[in-house]
Amino acid sequence: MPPTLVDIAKETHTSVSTVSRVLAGGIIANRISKETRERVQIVANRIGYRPNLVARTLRTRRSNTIALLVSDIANPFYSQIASLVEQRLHQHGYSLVLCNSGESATREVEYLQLLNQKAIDGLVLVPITINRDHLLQHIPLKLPLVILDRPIPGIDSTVACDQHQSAKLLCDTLHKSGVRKVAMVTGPLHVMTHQRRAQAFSECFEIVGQHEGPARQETGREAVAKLMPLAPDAIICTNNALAHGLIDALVQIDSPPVIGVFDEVPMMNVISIPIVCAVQDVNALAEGCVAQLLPLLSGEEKVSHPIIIPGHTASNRAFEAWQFAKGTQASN
Amino acid sequence: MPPTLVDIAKETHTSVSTVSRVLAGGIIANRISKETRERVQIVANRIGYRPNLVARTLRTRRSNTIALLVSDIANPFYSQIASLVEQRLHQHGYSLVLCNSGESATREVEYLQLLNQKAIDGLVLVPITINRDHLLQHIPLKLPLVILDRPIPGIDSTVACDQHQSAKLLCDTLHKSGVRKVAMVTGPLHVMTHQRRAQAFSECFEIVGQHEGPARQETGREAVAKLMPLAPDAIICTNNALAHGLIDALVQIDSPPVIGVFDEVPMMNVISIPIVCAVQDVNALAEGCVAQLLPLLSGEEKVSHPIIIPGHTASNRAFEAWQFAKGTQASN
DNA sequence: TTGTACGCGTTATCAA
DNA sequence: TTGATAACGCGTACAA
Repeated sequence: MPPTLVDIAKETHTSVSTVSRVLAGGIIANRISKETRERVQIVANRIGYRPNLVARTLRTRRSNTIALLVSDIANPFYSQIASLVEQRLHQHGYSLVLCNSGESATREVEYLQLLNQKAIDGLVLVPITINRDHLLQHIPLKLPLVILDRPIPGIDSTVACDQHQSAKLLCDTLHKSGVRKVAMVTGPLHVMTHQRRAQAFSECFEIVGQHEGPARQETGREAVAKLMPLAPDAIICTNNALAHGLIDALVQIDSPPVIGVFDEVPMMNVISIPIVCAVQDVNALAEGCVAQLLPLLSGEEKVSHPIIIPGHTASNRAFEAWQFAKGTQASN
Repeated sequence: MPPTLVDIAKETHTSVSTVSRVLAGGIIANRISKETRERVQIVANRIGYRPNLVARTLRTRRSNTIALLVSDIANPFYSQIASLVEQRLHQHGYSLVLCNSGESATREVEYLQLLNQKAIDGLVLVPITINRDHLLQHIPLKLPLVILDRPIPGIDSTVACDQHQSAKLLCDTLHKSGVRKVAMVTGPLHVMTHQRRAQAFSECFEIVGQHEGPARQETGREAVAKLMPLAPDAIICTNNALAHGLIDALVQIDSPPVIGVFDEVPMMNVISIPIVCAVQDVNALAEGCVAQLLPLLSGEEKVSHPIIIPGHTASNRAFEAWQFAKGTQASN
């Protein structure tokens, strides 16, 4: 059994409260005589005392733990954010419990309820629900909450990318390069980000074909058979996993279309297919999360405004080559 | 304030012990008269009672929480495992706390100590330490522990890939293709996996050049300037992040060498550089973890044997094309 | 400056 | 079949 306050109290011939106060440190510890303070400290160090955080949590209702509830931690977009958020929170003495909803509303609710029961101090949430009231129904009203990536009307503590701006930027780049006939691969359209992105695409282009499915690589692969016969100039994907599958399957095709995609495509410069990405600044998103969260945890009631991070585009060498080829072709 | 056992006891004119027994369910609940049992159940449901898991943990010393302590959660290799492990554990009623050591021994120890204090039930660990005793010094001896990816002598509950076999396989493939002059990019050699892989490589090839650094993309990028002047037939990397950076930078080079790499390279089929991977079965690793962990959590003292998962190689189209070109060249 | 005593919500022991 | 009561380890109001 690990040592407790009682053990130290006995050893130092003091009471648990004295020991507790000494180990609390700071202003409260200074109210204890220097002599006993040192005596307690020494014994505590000697026997290697570590406070039982469960007991402390039960008493104080603070667990120094934050939950991160995302839709898919295997997605590099979220795992990068998880990594960054974890690092920053750790610096501030918080632990991180990882929750995967997998786009399932049931599991989302399961996890939200667990948060109460575990006295979790705060939540960074990539919501499935788009309904504020339904969400608040399952969590304590005062719970420090940061919505990530998928804004919910009526919740201000939000960090997300500017979907519309990014999508427009992406379309602009494509349009300027002469792209007209566009097909689209989307994740589930009941998910906000996919819906927004798809909509923005539709406003810019006449969509000649569309494929919807779970935001996984498989869906992207399926899309090839369905969309390529339409001979589109470009195929646009609403996230990286879809693009991953799509690109992977396109190797079979002779002259592949241009790929437009949300999120980064790793090593795209060495990929032979023309790609344009709408890049989201993962670092800014993660920093935004903790920037929103920490004040809430400190109990500052300050009304926070949504942090909306603009995206930018990036294209690969194959895209530039393709553009150049187009240009020379046109001038012929 | 959420409702407690006391609330239900008052409402049903029973005692907390009775309520506790009813809600415990199973064999223990059957010892309560069917009448009061139902009365309690109904009230509990009506007021939406949820047990306070912190109090329960303080009393029972079980938190139904597992810690996953990895070196870099942003690495797809680990985030995939994290995702799979989380899903399986969730099915069994466990939560997952995510810990990132970032290859820092200090943080590793910090986290290990935290585990005691939080009454964590079990640990899946990608260790920095290679010393069993040093490790066991910081965690309770009876803690269910599964070592992942980096075996430690003397610890049997281990899940890892067969580094040596995989490395040999990789080298074989390269050697058969005519590769002789090999350069190497490695992660920190004090990390077991990198060391093992590097050593296996050295046994198969005469290494003409070597670059060591943190297992990040940057290191791979740096390596290009240093190793390319040696004109190697192939450059081998000890993990995916290194290869990522390396490949990314190699686009600048005219006729790039073959890349040999541990871990999968996403979309390698559409990459124009010849690549051979030693692929590790992430799914098997994750399943292995829970398969080792669950019995330990149930208190079964059964001595478990290490699970060593064989790797296999995969190469991309560019590699096959390169092989073919070599062949025709030779026959000329 | 220090100690006593209570409560956080639950499970477990003992008695009835 | 039930209930009163004691822990679990900590923080804190109140007293001294």
